Amino acid sequence: MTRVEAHRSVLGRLHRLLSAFDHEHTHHSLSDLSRRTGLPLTTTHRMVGELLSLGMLDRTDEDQLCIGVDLWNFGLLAPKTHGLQRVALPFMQDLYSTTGFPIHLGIPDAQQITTVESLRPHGPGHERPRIGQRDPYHVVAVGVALLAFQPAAAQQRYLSWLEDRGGTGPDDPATVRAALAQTRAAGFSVNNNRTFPRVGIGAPILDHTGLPVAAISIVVPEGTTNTPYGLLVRSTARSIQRTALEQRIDVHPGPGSGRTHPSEGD
Amino acid sequence: MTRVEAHRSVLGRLHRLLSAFDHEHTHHSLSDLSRRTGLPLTTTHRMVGELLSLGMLDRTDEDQLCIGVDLWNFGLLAPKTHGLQRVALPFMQDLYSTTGFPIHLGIPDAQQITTVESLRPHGPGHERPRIGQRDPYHVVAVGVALLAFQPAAAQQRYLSWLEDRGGTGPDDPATVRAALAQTRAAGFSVNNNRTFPRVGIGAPILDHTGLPVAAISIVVPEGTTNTPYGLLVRSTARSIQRTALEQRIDVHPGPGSGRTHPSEGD
DNA sequence: CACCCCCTTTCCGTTAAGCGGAAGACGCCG
DNA sequence: CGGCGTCTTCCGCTTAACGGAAAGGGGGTG
Repeated sequence: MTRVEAHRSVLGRLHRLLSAFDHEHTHHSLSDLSRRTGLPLTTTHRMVGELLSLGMLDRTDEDQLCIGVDLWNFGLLAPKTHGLQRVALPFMQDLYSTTGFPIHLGIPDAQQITTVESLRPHGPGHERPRIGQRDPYHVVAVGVALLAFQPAAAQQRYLSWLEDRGGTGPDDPATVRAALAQTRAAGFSVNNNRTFPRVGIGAPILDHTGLPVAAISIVVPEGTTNTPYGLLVRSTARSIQRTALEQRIDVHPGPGSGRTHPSEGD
Repeated sequence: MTRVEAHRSVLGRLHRLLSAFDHEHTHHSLSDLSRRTGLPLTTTHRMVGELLSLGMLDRTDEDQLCIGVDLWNFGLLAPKTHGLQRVALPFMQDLYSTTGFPIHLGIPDAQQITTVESLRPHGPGHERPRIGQRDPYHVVAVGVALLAFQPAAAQQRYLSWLEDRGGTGPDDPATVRAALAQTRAAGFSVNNNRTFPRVGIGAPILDHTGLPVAAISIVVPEGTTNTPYGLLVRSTARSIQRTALEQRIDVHPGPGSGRTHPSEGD
């Protein structure tokens, strides 16, 4: 209707269907979905029916559709996230247990950082970032750490993009450029939280070519002495990096981890 | 070719494509995929191309296909797993930090338990269970805890299924039945690991109708006094349950968590 | 109770979207 | 160089997907 939208293929339609779900809207009714996607009701109905029978969607109590466990299962296999997450999580836990401060893991995605894992205390003021959330590089410590160790060309591209947006204050390209330089010098990034009196401190995780594939950060209260935490984060990032390299994460399937025994029990 | 397989629809084919990936095979070449799925090479080629452009698949260094970050993102929204995981994780971390023993979270799925989250030390002997892994109920402490608090009919159905399999020893229906009774009496399950000298101790998480929707477990060395840990796990499960109910997880979207601020920064 | 509104589900004729065989292009190894 | 295993492109055929129209629910309201 609206406009002759891009993808007219079934898979394109599927993508639109799935994109109708987000963290704020995890459940939809059928006609709801139809409206949000712009797909004809009949089409939505047919596709949803099929997806339900495949287990890719689920329906709750009454007529509320949501993403199914099957999709979750497929998503788990994304090497970019899960492979890394599997390696990084134990180290992040160590860091979290010893310091008690929130720990985040993020990966790059075009001009944004996607938060892949996040350990934090429960309670108000600690809701963000949500796993799966995307933020522009320069807004989060993880992003600055990643960007700072990318090739100059990539950095320039990002700064130009920022320039075009005409950001001011913390969004000003000059400010960001300075932060990048300082990050390279120190080996870790320091980033003020914009709504809470906290500071994010991040360090990159590099692949075998020396390019950053991810970064971790710790969030400490404003006024804390940064350097010790910077070193801590940097050292942890290195441990993760070494372990990932040893297991050849995100490269060829590799022999890492080997066979799984059918039933072991706990 | 082979046989006139079930799903001839595009979505059915998609499902087959995605199902070709698992924890042991996270990467495939194109013709590899074609062979595994039984789909004609041309068809595979076309679909893969489309999925790549949608970001649902990714290609690594050279011609290796794998699940893309997009699918991971969609999968995150599965309320059954992520909603629960979000609530449970902080409590699991507390438990892990204080005890240092592995903590698992699982949800039911027909006759199996799917491990949704798992905190554990790194190092050999702690590789399992993998997130996303499925095990029969009675094999893991999480499963026994779940089964024990399900309606008698469901339990009977499972025991009959076990009977048909003709299991012996720990797989004997009578043994399992006894374990269920004991679990109900104690409020937590105790399950011997089959390959390591360890014991899993689990407790269920109930929904508003009193039915179990998930369970957590802690894995302690054999010879540890079980009861204190049983109480600990049970109490943590209750905390998770209460928090989940307060936030109306897995029911209507609900007002819980409210709006997210566009940029907050860390 | 009868009405209406909104949602879900079914039906069915039309059409173009998806299909897949065949052949071309590339790279690799013997 | 020729054979083999990839990935990619082409194109005519057909079937599977499409979506308008209309029929089944509920569950509120006047």
